[in-house]
Amino acid sequence: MNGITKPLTKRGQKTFDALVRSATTLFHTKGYHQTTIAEIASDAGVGVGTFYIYFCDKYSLYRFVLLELGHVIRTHTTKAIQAAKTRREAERAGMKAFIKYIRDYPYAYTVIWQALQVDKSLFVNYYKDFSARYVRGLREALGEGEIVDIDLETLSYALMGISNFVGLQITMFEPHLQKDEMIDHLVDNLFDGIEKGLFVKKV
Amino acid sequence: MNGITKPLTKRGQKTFDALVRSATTLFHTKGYHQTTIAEIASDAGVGVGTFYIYFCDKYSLYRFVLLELGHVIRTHTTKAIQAAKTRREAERAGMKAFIKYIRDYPYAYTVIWQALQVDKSLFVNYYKDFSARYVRGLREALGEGEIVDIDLETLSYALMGISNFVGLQITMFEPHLQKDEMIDHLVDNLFDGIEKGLFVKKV
DNA sequence: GTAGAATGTGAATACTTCTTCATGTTTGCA
DNA sequence: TGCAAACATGAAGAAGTATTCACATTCTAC
Repeated sequence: MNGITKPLTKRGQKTFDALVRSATTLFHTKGYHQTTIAEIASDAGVGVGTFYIYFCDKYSLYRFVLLELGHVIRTHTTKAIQAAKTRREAERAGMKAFIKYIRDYPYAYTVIWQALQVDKSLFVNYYKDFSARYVRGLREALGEGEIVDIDLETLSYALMGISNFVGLQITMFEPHLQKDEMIDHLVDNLFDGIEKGLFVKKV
Repeated sequence: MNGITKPLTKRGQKTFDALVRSATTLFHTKGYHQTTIAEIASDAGVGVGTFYIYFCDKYSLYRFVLLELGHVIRTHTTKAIQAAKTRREAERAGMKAFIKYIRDYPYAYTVIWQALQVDKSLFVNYYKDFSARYVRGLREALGEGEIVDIDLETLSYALMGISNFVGLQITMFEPHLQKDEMIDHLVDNLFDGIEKGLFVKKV
């Protein structure tokens, strides 16, 4: 199924994992289309023929990498907001966790946004799924009277947008901001501003 | 220089423009790496050799398309906030203008984010430049006492993130939201929430 | 109108990549 | 231990792409 044949032995699993790991790195450094199957195989230390034992083509492997990455990011951030007592705390904790994750695994952006070039529907599904889960959390908060009453779907995209672009700033544009304490400080500073209403009331 | 030889006659300019237009469309629909030079030339109605009269390779053409697009978007949004009397109004107007622009020219996302695959430094420069200009406007607003005192660089990325992801929602994920009035409504609704502080104060 | 510059052509060459498959090796298990 | 299934190989054929270049056409200035 899916163009993927899962390995049945430990030896096969090791090879499979090596192919996935090599592909992720190469998709990040060289990009999907510039990465050849021969390179992925070579980097993983196997012959090209071995690639075709597990994946029917490069697309299937990319799809696997993307879906797995989405799952890992969701798990990571969900765990990070577990302890939060209010939505206010949860948003801060989630954003900090997300930014720290992509700092540690910088291939996240390139791999995910490459979906736009590989297969637009993959990209659309990735974010629609993220948004849908986000909205569920926001709806609960709304039910508890914790957030103002606005369109939650748009709010979910707005918050994802902040995370992604501030994450871009910290991990890709201004790498000197990558320390844990700096990330915490920038996110807190930003949320302090947002929670004050951002704009100063003028008479 | 830049790998580009500008045409010297009107006839040449027409051919040059046709190549740029065809490339933009093809980069959007098929992606940079899947688009061949033969396709660009054919779509523009010229021979492959003609391509090499103006561009030394596909990269130079992409670079030209990206820089031009950035310029057009900046001009478009700058013009849209001209009439705003407060920063609050300017942010709303700018976001509405940006989203309507990418709705009308949906190749913007795919072309810009492709920079990540084509040449990361192009991507970095694109957004750093956007941010730097944004910060200038925000600094003025801060001087006028119009916004709360937080890190302006991070704020600029946060606001760009909101524009980009809400733009994604409206133009790519939920196309039924593309009407002018709907865009205005969603942006106003979101800003109403942000200006209230987003989170309801709990006792 | 004419010279010379600018523009336009596409077949041919050189290069790269995908995918298959005949054959060999390793693993799991009765 | 033996054997069937799983796993591994990489050369070779098929398919596709970038770039060149000798030659043709069009434009512009005088």
